[in-house]
Amino acid sequence: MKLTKGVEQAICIIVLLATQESSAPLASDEISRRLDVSPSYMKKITRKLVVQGIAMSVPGTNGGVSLAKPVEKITMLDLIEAMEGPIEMYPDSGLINRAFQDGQYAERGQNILRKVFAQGDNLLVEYFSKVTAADLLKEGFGVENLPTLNWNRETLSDVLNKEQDDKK
Amino acid sequence: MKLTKGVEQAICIIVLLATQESSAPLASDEISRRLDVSPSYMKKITRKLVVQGIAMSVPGTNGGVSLAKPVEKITMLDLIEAMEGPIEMYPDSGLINRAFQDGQYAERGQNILRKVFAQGDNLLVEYFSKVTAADLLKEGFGVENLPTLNWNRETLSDVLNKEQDDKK
DNA sequence: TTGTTTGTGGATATAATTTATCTATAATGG
DNA sequence: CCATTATAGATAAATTATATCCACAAACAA
Repeated sequence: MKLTKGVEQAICIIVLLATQESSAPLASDEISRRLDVSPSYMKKITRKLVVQGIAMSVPGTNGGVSLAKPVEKITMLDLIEAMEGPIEMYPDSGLINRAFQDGQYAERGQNILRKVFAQGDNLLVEYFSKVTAADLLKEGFGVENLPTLNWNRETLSDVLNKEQDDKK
Repeated sequence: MKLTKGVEQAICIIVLLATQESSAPLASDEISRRLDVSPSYMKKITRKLVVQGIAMSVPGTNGGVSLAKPVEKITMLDLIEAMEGPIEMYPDSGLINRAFQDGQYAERGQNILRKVFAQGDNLLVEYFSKVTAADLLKEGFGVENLPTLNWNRETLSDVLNKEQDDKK
């Protein structure tokens, strides 16, 4: 019942892309350095986000990955499904039919279980579809408008500290 | 996000024990034949149910496994936790702290995510703690009082067909 | 056009977890 | 004391998740 590490990685990527200067796509190789995985693996991951419609990518010089829609419209459900496919808890291996070879009652039990677990799935789908990346980022940074920077050059601390200095 | 096959196996075991003649514990070797796994493996599984307090076991001749409490008090949550431990979706690998080495914001983000996923956990815990084995069995057999039999000798169909014959 | 940068897709390796088995031992009852 | 059954530790097999490499395609710049 654990989500895969891929979901955690996807979340990190979204944070990077959401705070990336809007004009500049972020190269996946840069992300791979930050999350400490190989460039080729990071491309696999970002690809999943692209396929899901969360991110978009452009090849070529100064290309890279950027968000395909505003953070308000990116939900935790999107991220989970991008990495793992649809939420389906029931491990439907057909065991019940094999164990109770009596067709009628076995089939019936199978359906009851499918229904029970599908309801569990729905609880998660409804919940996670209401948690947006915007919610998390806003709560995390404690500000309405996200700081942006170019992750190729700067660190987040630089930007945030600079903002504090400006206020003084 | 799938439950393990073990949960499915546990469900089958509960069905067997719930319909087992109350006087007679069911030998795990008998269960293993039905679910088509080795006797030693089945003992591992039934042991988990015993540890969780769902089942009880007695060694020796005519020993075996039986339910430790009425089916009304056995919940799907009990079964899931018996097989998989507590429901915890968040794959907390510490990636966020590593990726955003800036302590303050990383720690904060980590906590936000823990909270978000813990709420998801709670939805499942609440839901599955309300689904009892009694509910499922009742719906599955369509009767209030479960048929009981000795699984060492009979099959479920035998008993159910016999009941229908009796009515005629 | 040619070379560089970046994403795509297939094959494959590594690691972690789940599933499963075997063996030795302990407990109970006949 | 013997047969039956559960318990517990070691280990094997299968599956899935994580990760890497490599050949290639798309964009762009010189």
